[in-house]
Amino acid sequence: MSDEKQGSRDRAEQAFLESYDPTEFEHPSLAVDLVILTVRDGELLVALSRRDDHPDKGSWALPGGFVAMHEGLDAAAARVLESKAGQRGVFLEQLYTFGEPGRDPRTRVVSVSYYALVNAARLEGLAARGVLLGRLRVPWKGESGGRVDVLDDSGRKLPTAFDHADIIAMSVKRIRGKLDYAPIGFQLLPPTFTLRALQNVHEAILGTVINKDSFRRRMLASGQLKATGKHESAVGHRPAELYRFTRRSAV
Amino acid sequence: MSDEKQGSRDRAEQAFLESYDPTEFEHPSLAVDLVILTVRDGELLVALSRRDDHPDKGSWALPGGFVAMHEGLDAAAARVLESKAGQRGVFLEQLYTFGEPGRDPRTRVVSVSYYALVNAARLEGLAARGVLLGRLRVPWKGESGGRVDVLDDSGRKLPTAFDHADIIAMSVKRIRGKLDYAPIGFQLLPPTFTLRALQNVHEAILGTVINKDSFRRRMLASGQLKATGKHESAVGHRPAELYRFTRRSAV
DNA sequence: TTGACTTATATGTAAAGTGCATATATCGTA
DNA sequence: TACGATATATGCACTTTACATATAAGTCAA
Repeated sequence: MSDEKQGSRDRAEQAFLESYDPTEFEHPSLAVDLVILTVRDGELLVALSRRDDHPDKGSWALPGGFVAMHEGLDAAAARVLESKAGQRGVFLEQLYTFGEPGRDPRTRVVSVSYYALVNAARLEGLAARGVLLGRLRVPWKGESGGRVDVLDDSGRKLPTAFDHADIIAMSVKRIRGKLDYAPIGFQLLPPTFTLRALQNVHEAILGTVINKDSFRRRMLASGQLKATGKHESAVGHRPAELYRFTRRSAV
Repeated sequence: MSDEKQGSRDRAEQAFLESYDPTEFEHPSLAVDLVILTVRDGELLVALSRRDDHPDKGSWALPGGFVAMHEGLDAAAARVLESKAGQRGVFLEQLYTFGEPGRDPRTRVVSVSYYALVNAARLEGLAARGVLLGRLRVPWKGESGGRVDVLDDSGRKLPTAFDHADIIAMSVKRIRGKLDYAPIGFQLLPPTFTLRALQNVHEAILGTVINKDSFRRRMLASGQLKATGKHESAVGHRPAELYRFTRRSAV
């Protein structure tokens, strides 16, 4: 197609759209979808629900819900987080908005995705709600991006609904990028934790092995950790000191 | 309010929302807003249009438009970018979605914001379209975030419409964060450029002075620059070599 | 024509950060 | 009580970065 033709079609479309009264016509539906992430045994896990209805019946979907007419986006995400996963007051941040026509075959749905970071201990009772924690397999390094697979406990690949695999992949890309400069590793740990546990979280997120010494030095120098003076116990080796996250940044 | 009461109200609300049929009720309107950024004379500039109608009549607003029912979000952003600023094929990326109720006093509008990076030379004719390039004053360092002001040529503060100042502020925060690892500085320059020009772009974005030598070394070592062998001319001093951006990343 | 001026480019050095190796400490357990 | 395991501390080579200095190459004006 020539630029000429393309341009004239665009202009006609533009004329229509500029005169378009948004209150007059049908709008896309607006939803929120949540990527609830946690780390357990050195693995990154994501909360998924099995779809009972068509389309994608039997596939695994992110917890989500529609945004009410007078409800803010953050509020909708927090509501879904509590109703579907029983979590309140945890780290929850907007990720990206997915809105390609056809991503939901029923109707046009634009989904504002959020990601939440939750300590694994808080997600114990999730199975009772019909929510599974899928194990993430991320076949790419760093923040290059790409597909991710979700595995069940036996290592079988789980089918994911709609474009939810893309949403999960983007959440991994995002937290990998943020890990260096934002205090997000702490969100996945209990209030006090050892440096080794923090390193395990970082390694699970980055999918790499981190040099232990430089990780320790870097964390202690960041000013984000406060030693509690207490130590872990009953671990079969020298117990490590427990640290607490402190919001105070480096001076 | 006690957690008890809060919980029961939430449950009632949840029951409603879970049975809510999205095709049955009114939806929020869906729009895209564009933060078109450029750098000129060491200053970060943003494209704004004066509002001719209420609300916020006389204030300066980001170029934007509504998303059509069968139009993708990226496509809507590209359409607005071409129709309002005459730009095609430039860097354009989704930024964040703003959807607080009340951000537009007329009706509920959820806006998916995008930011574009354009070489200043391409925005020459913008004034003829009624678009002004406002000078950004960013009073915070790094990626801490905060308010930004938009100034006219005389340094007077321009009033901005709706929550558009927040959208602009977030775009600054975003490109500051991306500048270190993503090749976005090149988007703001002509095809060939000197290292000094590239440094000026980085300094305008970051709002700081960068050490010249380490900047040069870092850029040349990044593998993203290819020397052209040509030099600038008529500059009143030793002419610098012109470089070209190459997509090849470091091995 | 020449020398002052300005910025580009190259080189050296000290400080800080990182990866790696080694030594010692402290628990549980056989 | 010895051993295995991991925590913690220290030293060192290597890399990166900031800063300083020296030289190169153009314009401009006397």
